[in-house]
Amino acid sequence: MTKDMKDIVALCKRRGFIFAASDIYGGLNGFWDYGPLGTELKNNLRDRWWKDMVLCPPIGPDGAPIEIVGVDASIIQNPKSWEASGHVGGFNDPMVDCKESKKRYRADHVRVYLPKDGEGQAVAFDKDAEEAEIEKRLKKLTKKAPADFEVETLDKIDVEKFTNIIGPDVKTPGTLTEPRQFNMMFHTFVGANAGDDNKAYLRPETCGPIFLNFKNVVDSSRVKVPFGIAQIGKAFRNEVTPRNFVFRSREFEQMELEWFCEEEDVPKWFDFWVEQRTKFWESVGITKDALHFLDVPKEELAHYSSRTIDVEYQFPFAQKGDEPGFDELEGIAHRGNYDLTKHQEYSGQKLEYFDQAENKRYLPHVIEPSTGLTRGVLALICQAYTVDENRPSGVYLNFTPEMAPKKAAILPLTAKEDHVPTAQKLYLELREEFTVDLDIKQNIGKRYARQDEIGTPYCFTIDNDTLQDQTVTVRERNTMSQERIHMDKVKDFLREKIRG
RNA sequence: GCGGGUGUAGUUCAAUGGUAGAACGGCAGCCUUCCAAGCUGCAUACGUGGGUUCGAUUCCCAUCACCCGCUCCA
Repeated sequence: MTKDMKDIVALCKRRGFIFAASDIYGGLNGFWDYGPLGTELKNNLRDRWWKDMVLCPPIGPDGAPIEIVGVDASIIQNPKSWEASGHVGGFNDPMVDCKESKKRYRADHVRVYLPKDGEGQAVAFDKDAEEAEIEKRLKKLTKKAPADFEVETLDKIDVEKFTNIIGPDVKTPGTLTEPRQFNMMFHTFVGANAGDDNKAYLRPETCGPIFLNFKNVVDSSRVKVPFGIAQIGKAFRNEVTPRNFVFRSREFEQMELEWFCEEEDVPKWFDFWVEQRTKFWESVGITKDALHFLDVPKEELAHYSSRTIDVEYQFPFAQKGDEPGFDELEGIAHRGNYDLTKHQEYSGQKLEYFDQAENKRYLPHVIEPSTGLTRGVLALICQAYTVDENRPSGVYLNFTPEMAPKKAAILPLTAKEDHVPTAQKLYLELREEFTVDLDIKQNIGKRYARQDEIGTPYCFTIDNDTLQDQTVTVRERNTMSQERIHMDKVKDFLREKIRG
C-alpha cells in the first residue's frame, strides 16, 4: 500500500501535528505551524540530536571520546558576516524570464549580439552556446556574420532595448522580461527607521553564526582540535517555490554540527560522520531501505566544498510513477576552511587555531553534518504512516516509543464505577516522567483507534480486575496484542521500551 | 516566477442562479468489562475580495492557498 501525501497532510491537520501558518487567513505560502503533537514530536527529535551530539557524542574512530559543545546564536547578525560568507553577493543575480520559452536565465550569463550598424535585431545566447552554433543561428535569423556584431551581457543593456532582442531559445524578439533580483535571504531593519544603513538579514543557515563564534568558543571552552560546535535553530530562505508540505519551507529549523579538524584528517572524519549520521537516522526509526546516499557529483558541489554526501530519504512526494524517489534529508559536507578564511579576511580578526603541542597555527578544516529538523519530522511522519485495513482506524503511526509524541494512554475501561479514579492516579504518576494521555470518554475501541492514529505505542487499560489485583492491560499498538502487568511495573515497562 | 489543475463542516464527498446535505470524525448524554459497536442530541463549511444579477456557493475577474510539471534549491 503506497503512502499518499494527501492522506498524510490530512492526518497531520486532523490530529494536530502540523497546520498551515495563519490558517484562518488562508495560510501563507511556505510557512507552517506545529500543533500539540507535532511540537512534541519535533522536540523529541531535537532533544535526541542534541543528546547524541553535545551531551553524549559518539566514540571517535580512535576509540576515544570526542568533544562537541553547543551554541545558540542570534538569528540576526552583523550583515557583513553574510557578505563574507558570499550570501549577499552570490544570490543577488538578476534573472530574466522568457515569456515564450518559459525559461529563466541569469542576466549576466546571457550574451547579446548587438548589430554594429544599429540596423535589425539583436540576438541573445545562453552562456554555453558554442561558436559554430552562434554563427549558424545569427546567419539564419539576421543573415549576418558574428563580425557584424558587438557582444554585451544582458545585465548591461537598457530594458527599453529588450523589445529588439531575440531570446536564446526563441525566434521572435521581445520575449524577455526585465531583470529581477532573486535573493534567498529575508531582510529586515534593525531599529525603528527603515533604511539602507540599518539593513540586516535573517540567517539563511545556522552554520554562519557558528563560525562567527569559533574564536569565542576556543577561547572560553578549553576545546582542542578536533572538536565540534553544534547548533539547533531557525533559518529563513525566500525559496522560489516552497513545495511538498514542510519539506521546502521558507522558515525552518536546522540542526548543524561544524566539526573542526586538521586538513590531513579530513577523510577519516568525513567517513566517521557519514557513518554516525546514518546510525542516528536508523535509531529514530528510519529504515535502511528508505535511505539513499548521494555522493554529490563534482560539478554540482557548492564552490567551497570538495566533497558532499547527501543522505536522502524516500519521501512519498519524490516518487516518480512506480519508481521510488529520494530527497535530501541531511548533507554532510567538507567545507574546507572556506568560512574561517573568509571571516578572517572580512572581519580583520585572526581566527587561526594555535596548536600548542605542535607549535603551529592554522585555520582548521570543517566537516559539516547539516540536517533539517523540520525535514526530519516530516521523514518520521512519512516513515511511521502505516496503512492497515484490518484495524478500525485504517491507519496507524509506527513511531518508535522514544519519538512518539505520547508514550502511552491511560484508559479506564468504562467511564463509570471505580475505573476513573484509579486511571487518574496512574496518569498523575506517569506524567511526572512520561508524556502520557488520559482518555475517558467513549468506548474502548474508539479510544484505541485514536491512539493508533497519533502513534501512541502503549495503552494501559484499567478494568474490574485492576481493582482486585492491581494489574492493568497493556495494549501494544503495532500488534494490537494485550498482556496484563502489575501497576507498579508500568513505569519500568515504559522506561525499558523507550530506551530501546 | 511560468503553465495546468483544485478550492463546499475537522476529514472525505454531494447538490444548487433563490444562501447547502451526507458519511466518518468531534462534543454531550444513555448504554457498554477490551478494538471507531448501538441509541439520542449538539456544534461546525461554500478560501478571500470585487463584478454581473432582483438575488451568486453556483457565472465572470482578481487574489490567496494547495496539488502536478518547469524553474530554483546558495
